[in-house]
Amino acid sequence: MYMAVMAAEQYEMVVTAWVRLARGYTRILAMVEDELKARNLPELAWYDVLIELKRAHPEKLRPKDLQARLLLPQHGMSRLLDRMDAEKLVRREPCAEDRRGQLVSITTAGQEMVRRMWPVYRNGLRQALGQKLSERELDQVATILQKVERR
Amino acid sequence: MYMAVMAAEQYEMVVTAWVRLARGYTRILAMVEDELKARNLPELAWYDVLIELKRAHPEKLRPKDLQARLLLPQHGMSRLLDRMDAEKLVRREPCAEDRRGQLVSITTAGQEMVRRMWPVYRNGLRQALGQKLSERELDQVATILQKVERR
DNA sequence: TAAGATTGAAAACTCAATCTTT
DNA sequence: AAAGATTGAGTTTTCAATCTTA
Repeated sequence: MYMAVMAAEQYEMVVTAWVRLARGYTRILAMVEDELKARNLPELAWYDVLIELKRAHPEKLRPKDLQARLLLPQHGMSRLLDRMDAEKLVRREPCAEDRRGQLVSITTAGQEMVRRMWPVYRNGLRQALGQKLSERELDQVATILQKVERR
Repeated sequence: MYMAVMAAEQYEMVVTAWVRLARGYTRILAMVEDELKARNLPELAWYDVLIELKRAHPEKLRPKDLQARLLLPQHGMSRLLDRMDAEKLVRREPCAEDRRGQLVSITTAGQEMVRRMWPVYRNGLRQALGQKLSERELDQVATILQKVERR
């Protein structure tokens, strides 16, 4: 328990480290979003939804499962799916077991969209991270962040 | 140059590490935002603006300087300052040297707001990071992310 | 009563256009 | 023509309220 013995003046260090992390994250994702926009591709949230549905396929997912994975509120997911449905990238259908719910699946057009978005995402990561961090350093970040992930 | 020799199948590792980082970041900031909202305090972007102005005080800052530090577009900063001005946390005045521009400064109410927001921010970081990472690990993250920061 | 999901109205964000000064 | 900043119009997000089924 690090913080239990952490002196007050060390908080500044934590803040600094975390803000730096935040800035790095923001900049890289912004770069990817810009690239996507320049190619008339949708935003990253769409990719996140599509990749979850693609991994689940041929299983279907409930909106509440997607919410939990993407950390979106119910109404946010509802409206995101509205837009993606309008573009025919996902399909919604009633759920037989729980008639309050729905089942969402990826369409053929959705799978094609994943294939078009992935190279942009990959290149963003490559440019932002790949040339600056060694394999060992990436490994360290992964390990450390995994600890934060486990609440 | 790590990526130059990085095999195609290793991209997945990079993505995984980065997405994990993104999720950690998102969750922690969301936690802080929720706490702020629960106490009827404004969002973190306001804190970022106020802390920059407070550090600069008694110097004043131009909106373009704030934009650069907060990675906001011109119109975003313009409207953010509109709202903060309406709450009397900042003050805008014409700039004598460059009459296209403005000078922004923090008010007494703004300084008081920083004092009220800081404990919430600090506690969020403490809970999210402090109990999970050792001092050495935090140091590692800081060092590694610094490399990403340098473009 | 609670859970899953949607909706209307208001707030915030985005884009391109605009205005003023350099 | 370019830089600093604001604005109108359209889109997305947010909050609370609502609807349906469990």
